[in-house]
Amino acid sequence: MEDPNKQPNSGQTAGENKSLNFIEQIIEEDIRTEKYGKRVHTRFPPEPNGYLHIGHAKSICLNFGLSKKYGGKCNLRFDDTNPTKEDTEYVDSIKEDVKWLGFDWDGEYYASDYFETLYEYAVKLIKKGKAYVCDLTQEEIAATRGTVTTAGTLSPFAQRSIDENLDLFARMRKGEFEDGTKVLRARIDMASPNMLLRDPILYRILHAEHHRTGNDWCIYPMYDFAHGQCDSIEHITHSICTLEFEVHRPLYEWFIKELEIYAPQQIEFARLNINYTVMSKRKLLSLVQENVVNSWDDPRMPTICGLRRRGYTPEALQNFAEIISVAKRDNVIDVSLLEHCLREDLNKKAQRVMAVLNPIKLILTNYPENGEELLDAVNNPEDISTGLRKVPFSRELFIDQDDFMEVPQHKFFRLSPGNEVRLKSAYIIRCNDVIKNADGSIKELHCTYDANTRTGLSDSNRKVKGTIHWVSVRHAVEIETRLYDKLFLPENPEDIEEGEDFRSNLNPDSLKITSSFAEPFIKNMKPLDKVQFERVGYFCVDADSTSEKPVLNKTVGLKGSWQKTV
RNA sequence: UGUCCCGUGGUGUAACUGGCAACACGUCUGACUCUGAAUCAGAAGAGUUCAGGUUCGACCCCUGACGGGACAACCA
Repeated sequence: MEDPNKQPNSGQTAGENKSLNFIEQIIEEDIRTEKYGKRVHTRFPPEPNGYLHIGHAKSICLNFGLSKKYGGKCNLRFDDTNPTKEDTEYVDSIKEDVKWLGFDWDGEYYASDYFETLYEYAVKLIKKGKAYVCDLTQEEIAATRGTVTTAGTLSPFAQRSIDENLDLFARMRKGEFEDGTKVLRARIDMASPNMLLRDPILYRILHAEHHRTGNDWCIYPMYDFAHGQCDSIEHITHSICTLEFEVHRPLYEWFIKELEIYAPQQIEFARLNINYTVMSKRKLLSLVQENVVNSWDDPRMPTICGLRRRGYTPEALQNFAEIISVAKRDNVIDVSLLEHCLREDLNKKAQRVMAVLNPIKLILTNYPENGEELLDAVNNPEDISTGLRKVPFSRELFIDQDDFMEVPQHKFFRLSPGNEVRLKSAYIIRCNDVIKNADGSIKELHCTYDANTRTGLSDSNRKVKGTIHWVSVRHAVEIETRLYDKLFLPENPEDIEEGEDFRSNLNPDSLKITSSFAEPFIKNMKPLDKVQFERVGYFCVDADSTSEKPVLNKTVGLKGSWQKTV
């Protein structure tokens, strides 16, 4: 019997037995107490100075997911307060990536939309005697800030009168001063144990063209003076951000309090880390700039565009975000979990195709010289509604080198001399002879097929140990296969010897471009289409693909306990 | 040696807010299979960083250690 006094479902979502993550718990508590009425309004606030990566995907899924779950809203806001680093190229790519991931934002905003308001906020602080114009140089400001264990010293300019500050700040805006000669600072506490509270800079002079406001401004707010207020202006309820902004929270709250404006609740979570890769924008940028990879959307990159080109699906990424959940402790997720989510999705969706990556020729000596037939093959056994396709079969075939062993090792149940194996969707064959080249390497395999064992025929359910894939030589389509491996060798790319950096951990074999043979069906595929090369792995048609020469990116291999060389 | 945050199987996340730890990935068995995939069945693996305290009882509360992380850009 249940204790009637026990709170039902506390810590549990109604209807599900999945427990709530710590953010959901806070939100549900806020809804219960009507802290913001019953509103939930989140936002995803990227700076348009680079491409989004899978860490951002976690944040996107979190913010948009929360608003969806609680029937709220989620804005897309670009924190574009530094015109020297930002560009519309990035806002476009960010919007594309968010949409592709499967989300629609309620409002599209820019911190630059609020420049005038932010300026007024600054004036308000000056009028309250809480901000002043400081003429110290960058070096002097750094030197007087103190250290983490010792207090800083007050700027000599902190004593300026309100009127003088008002005048100077207005003239900063007018463009009367050179870059770097003056800044507006908040007057807080030079002795605060929180360095960010030691009279932080609010505005700096930057005679730079902004991607949206052009040359309207020559002073720009610092991120810290913009971010929290933007959330306030948009009436965000829960400002979700990563852990490093935890120390900034007191500053944001100070601004909100002094400005007497709406107060959102900031909640920090641990950013995503995945082993064998790097996630910092700076490092990813260096990989692109130094041509370690070919572009931001190189399929080896953990960028959203890179993953897309690699063959990832939005569903796989969303599910991944769901499974890793969110917490405050530092974490390193095993790539195998990401790949699991990918395979799980692709297994249900991918068109099956046969392709041979390391060909070895096989001749069916008892098959008619010019004989040829079209066999039925299942498009996707996980989804029979996708039906069948025709695969051409003939006397000469390619099979994969891995599927043949002249001297089979224990438990090898593919092809070997004297043994039978099934050709997927075709016949059972037996290997009779191994023909060799002068150097001893295998030239071709001579086999015989059993005509009654064709898929669907009387003897077709005869049991044989193995089934292998194949491609008819005469009908084979030559394709380019780009085989990707992890970008870094050690689990932690930052794990380096003295004097080296993460680049020394790069995997020299992260990309292998090879030529392979596929069944003709591959010609029907368009860029971004996904296929599973049976028994090999999932592949995705690359944008470089042409009808003469299809190009396939290896997305991820199939799981397998036996050793594959692909 | 400052302030703040964090510490649960190999990895990640839970544990109804005090009743001796669950789920997922991974790993290993076995079944099935015209993909050594998928699917199905099962196993191993932590006694919750450590030491005290409160309590009948602590992963959960308190204290202290230890360990990890964040913070001193006119970056975000």
